[in-house]
Amino acid sequence: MKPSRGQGTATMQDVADAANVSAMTVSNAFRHPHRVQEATRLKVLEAAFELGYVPNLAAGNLAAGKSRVIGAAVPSVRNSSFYKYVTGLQEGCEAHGHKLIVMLADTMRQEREAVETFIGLRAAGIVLIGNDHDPATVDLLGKSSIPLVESWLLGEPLDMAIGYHIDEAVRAACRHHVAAGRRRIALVGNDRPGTRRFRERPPVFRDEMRRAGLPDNLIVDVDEPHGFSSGPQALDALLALDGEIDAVICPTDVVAASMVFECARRGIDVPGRIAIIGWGDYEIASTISPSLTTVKPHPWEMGHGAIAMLMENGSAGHSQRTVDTGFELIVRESG
Amino acid sequence: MKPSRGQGTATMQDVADAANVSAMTVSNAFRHPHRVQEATRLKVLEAAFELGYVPNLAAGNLAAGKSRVIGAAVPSVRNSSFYKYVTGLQEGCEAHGHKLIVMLADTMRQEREAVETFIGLRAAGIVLIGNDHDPATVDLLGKSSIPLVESWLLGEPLDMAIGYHIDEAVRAACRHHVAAGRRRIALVGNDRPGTRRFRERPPVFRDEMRRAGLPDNLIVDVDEPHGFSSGPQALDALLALDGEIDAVICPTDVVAASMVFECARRGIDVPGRIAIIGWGDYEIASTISPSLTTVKPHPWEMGHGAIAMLMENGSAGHSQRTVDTGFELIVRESG
DNA sequence: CGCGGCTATTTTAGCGCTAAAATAGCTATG
DNA sequence: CATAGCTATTTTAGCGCTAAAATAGCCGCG
Repeated sequence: MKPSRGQGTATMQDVADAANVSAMTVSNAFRHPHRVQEATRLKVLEAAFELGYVPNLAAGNLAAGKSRVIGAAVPSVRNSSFYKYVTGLQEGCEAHGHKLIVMLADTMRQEREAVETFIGLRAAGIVLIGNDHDPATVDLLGKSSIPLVESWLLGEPLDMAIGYHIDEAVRAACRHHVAAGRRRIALVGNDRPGTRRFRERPPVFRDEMRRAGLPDNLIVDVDEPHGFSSGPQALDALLALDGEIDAVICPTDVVAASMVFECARRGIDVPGRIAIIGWGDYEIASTISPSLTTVKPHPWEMGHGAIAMLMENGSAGHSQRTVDTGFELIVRESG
Repeated sequence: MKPSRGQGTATMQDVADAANVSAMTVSNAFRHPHRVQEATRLKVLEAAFELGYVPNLAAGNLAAGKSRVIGAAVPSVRNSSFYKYVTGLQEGCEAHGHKLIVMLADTMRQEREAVETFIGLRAAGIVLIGNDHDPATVDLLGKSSIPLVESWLLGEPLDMAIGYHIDEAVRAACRHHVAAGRRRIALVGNDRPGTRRFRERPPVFRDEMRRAGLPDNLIVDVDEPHGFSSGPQALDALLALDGEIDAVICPTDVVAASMVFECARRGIDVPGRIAIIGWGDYEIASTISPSLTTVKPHPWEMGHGAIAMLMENGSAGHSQRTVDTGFELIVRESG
């Protein structure tokens, strides 16, 4: 921190001199311990520690033409589902001796910049969310040879993909409401650009409603699928659309939970008058009263699996190009 | 992605050849546009685009001896407060033409590895949470000359710090309860190793209670300050300790909110019988009923300010070493 | 005791870029 | 029209590391 006029950090050659070996032996002591004798290795490690030596990854990556870094570009990590996903990525990386670096990408421009940075760092792998990217991003990715996993959404992957079929989950939620005798079922959506995983839902919902012979037009949008103000907002819009609505499918548990709160405030019985299904199985889902029926994806498995796919990509030829981690409909009190 | 047998990505020399200039001109066209003529710059950019050229950051960082990357090691980003903080970091970086890379550091080992990676990448700056680090981390940081900002907590910074005084906030919360006539005030804590920002609170709480002539022993711990199961757990422990408790200060709004839910379930009137203060002003605080009285730090300002401090560090000599972003006690319905 | 077959270590030769120095090409000026 | 004083571009010389090739040192065996 402070020295600032330090003549620069210790280099590998400094360590080599201190330990009376060549630079290459220092390199080997770190990267390929089995190549050096135990005694030599210890001597090197001691000298390195003494000098506060930290390998210059830029130099190493340049010389080796590769790195042990996996880059992930993720949008707003603000719910426990994403947290588990990132944890899965992190643990996957640790298990393979790699480092995970995360860059925030709420917009397509940010995603493109993140991808540029990962390619620039010659990352060993790249993980993105969804399959809706800036054409420039796709172009960059196509020209690089870094393995890529797109996650959460299955579709037509650029390279590999891991996630679940949202349309199946939407159908499962619809059928659950129908089976419970609900007739006026509504969907709360969100169609900000770039949020493909929400935009897939309405068409599937409409199709499923038509098949059941029920109204397919009970759809409203909220601005912010992760904000607690969206539940009340959606409820207002829904009741304005049709006062007799008796079931709702929300885009996230946050929307569902805040809708449950709002119902309690207005004296609307849940699930008596309105049944509510959330999405994500966030922690709040099982804690509030009534607890939330929700669609549970498997975020940790997605994260962990994404890294496994990246790691296997090079090695064996028989690696999976697409992995379905499935989902569960967790039935609780709200619907 | 797939080629994988591509003879490698385009290099700066390839672009130079395609544009009929020297490699250095390509470099300048990217890094110092004003040094090359507009016509040349366009020619270079076109060639670069054509070839899908992405600068090798490893090579650039090595040659320049520095990078435009800021590294931040953050624990579990799972609440809206941290989200705003990281957004502040991100926007600060963008404003200064730098990239933010985030590494997850829930444990001290992970923090040390993150710091090693940042130093290894020759980051332009490092941001950490709190001031409680592994000695090895402190050692590494001390031997490097990368500017460092520790955030959230003010104390004795290794280099620079930005945050607020938690002890002042604890006193403000205590006094608020006392002023409202509460006599049996409790504190919910958490003492996992590495969570310094929770462990500072009990001593201050005790001191403040003694000054007010009130019991200073009403303290319980929860395992998980960010989980919705902690509120019920803390309430149980608290009532077992003293059935007459009439006020609580929680470590986070998540604990406070789940305690409010649990009180509703048990028919305990909030704030009638028990007043509850949360911490963080997460989104849920203003949405539930009764809404939460809470301590609000300024996470976005912390993040943004942290980057500003890093950027000013080198330039002017008169940079601030410590910045207090303060806090607010937001009074709502719960206490 | 000389030589193949080891293993541990060193030497060699860059990786792709950029700071700094050198050069080329131009204009204004006496 | 030679020269100082520009600006735009190129040349030179590494940054700190690692893959691959070369070497040194040692063993056992005929």
